[in-house]
Amino acid sequence: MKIAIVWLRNNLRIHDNPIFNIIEEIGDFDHVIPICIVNKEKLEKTYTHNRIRFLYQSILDLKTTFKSKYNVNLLSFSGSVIEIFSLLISSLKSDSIEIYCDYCTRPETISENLEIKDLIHDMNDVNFTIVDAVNTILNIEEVISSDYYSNPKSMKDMQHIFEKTFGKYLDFFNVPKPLTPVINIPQINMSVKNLLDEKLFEFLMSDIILKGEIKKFSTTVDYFPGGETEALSRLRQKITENPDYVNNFSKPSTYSTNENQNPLEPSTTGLSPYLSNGCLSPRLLWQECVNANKKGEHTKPPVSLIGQLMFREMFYLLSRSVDNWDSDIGNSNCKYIEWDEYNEEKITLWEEGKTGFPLIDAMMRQLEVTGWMHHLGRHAVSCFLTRGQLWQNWKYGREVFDRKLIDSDWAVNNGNWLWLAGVAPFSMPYYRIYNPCPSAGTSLNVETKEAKFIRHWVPELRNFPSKYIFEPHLAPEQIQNDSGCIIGKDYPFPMVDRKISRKENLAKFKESLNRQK
DNA sequence: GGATCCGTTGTAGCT
DNA sequence: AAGCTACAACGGATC
Repeated sequence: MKIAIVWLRNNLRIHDNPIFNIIEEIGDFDHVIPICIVNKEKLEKTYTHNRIRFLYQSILDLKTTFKSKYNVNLLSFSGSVIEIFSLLISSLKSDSIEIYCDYCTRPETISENLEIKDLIHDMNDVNFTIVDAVNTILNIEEVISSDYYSNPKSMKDMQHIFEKTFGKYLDFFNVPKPLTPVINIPQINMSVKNLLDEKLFEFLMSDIILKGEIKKFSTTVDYFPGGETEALSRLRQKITENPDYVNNFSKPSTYSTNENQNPLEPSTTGLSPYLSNGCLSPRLLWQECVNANKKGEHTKPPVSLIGQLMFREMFYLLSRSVDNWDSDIGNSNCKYIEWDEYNEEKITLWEEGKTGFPLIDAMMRQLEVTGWMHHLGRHAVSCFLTRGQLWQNWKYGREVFDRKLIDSDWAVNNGNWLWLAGVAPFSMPYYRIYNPCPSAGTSLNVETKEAKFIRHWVPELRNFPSKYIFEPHLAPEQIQNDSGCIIGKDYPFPMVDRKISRKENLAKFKESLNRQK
């Protein structure tokens, strides 16, 4: 009997999943077993409830879809990857096993790949194939080893790479279309119990409690529910049915709230967690954007949605071609800056949203409760933590984001922190510092109109007049009294003098740069 | 080879 | 409301 194991790692979906098309093309498998592996203990130690909740919801949704669409059982395991594969291979009653999984640039997954290769090294009847371009549009390995590749630093560089890969840029690149879904996934009519031995079957029990597990990690605010079903429905609502929205999309003028200033729905697509967990194919999203673009005038990279997808590809390329991508040491994309020593008090105030800067605090509290934050909010809080106000190393902020964000993505998260801290060779002049207390008319002005976003996430300031909402400590005593919020008692004073720290940090950044010359 | 331009999204104050 | 200017001024690419 010939068996294929499809290990779904960062591709928790059925649509446009090339692995199943490869299997269909080969055509002689008797039985295909899709599996997910989580390390529950490690997961719960490393990540916050929202990330875990999103992942579990996505796995459960996929399980349901496999069953209803293909009558196939998705098996989910808890344990280390090597432990699960050892058990699976030794337990399966099969003459030939082909293991497939999706390519990923994250070092952890690369070492997992090596462990598996090592494990099956002496087994003649087991093969392991890593399929590239499952969760990216570009084939990362192919592009970075091509002769035209050098580390991209701008959208222009990315346009060049896309042009070399897909042909000339006219209005949009000729990127591959999403694949047609497979008709059938072969499974022999036998229970898992017959296929695998008793010992392994015990492992599957985690499957059964999965549903209960989700409840444990869900809060009253499930900002984005996990899963492919939700991803496709959001794609349809936000993109496919809204060509005008796509064609007018311009990243710098998007906000944390939608047009009704609903604090729980951004004006952006909200598709990021579905991309990062592989619930949504980037090729499908690209295609839907191009379809809208074909209908008329439209924004272009870097500000367009296509541009956003291209930045994602850029970070994936860099995460593979730049050594120590996630480190401030030995990373050619990270300038050396003499940050202060780790300051627990400062970082805790920042993380918990108690800085005394309402905009920063609102963003950080939204992150804590929902596991998501608008991209420009990420700009504001990361600038605040690093070169703007607190002068802390970007990697501490990166860690907080990684732990909490439901759309956390190793390549993208590190790329954005490098960018925003001003240490990467991207266009980010260090003297462009975000004001944590923006007045109307600046890039973050939106959170400002009526300031509903801030009032929602910093309820202490619910009744504060808009005039003082960004710097409530400047409000006269009478106003603080009337608003039922005394600064220093009900809401903190600002943890730093923003003007002084801005000026000092600007000088320190320049000094660090000069010292390297 | 020095000047100039430009880079995904700055801010404040003025008209 | 939108556009201008000053602020302070990086660094690589291009002219």
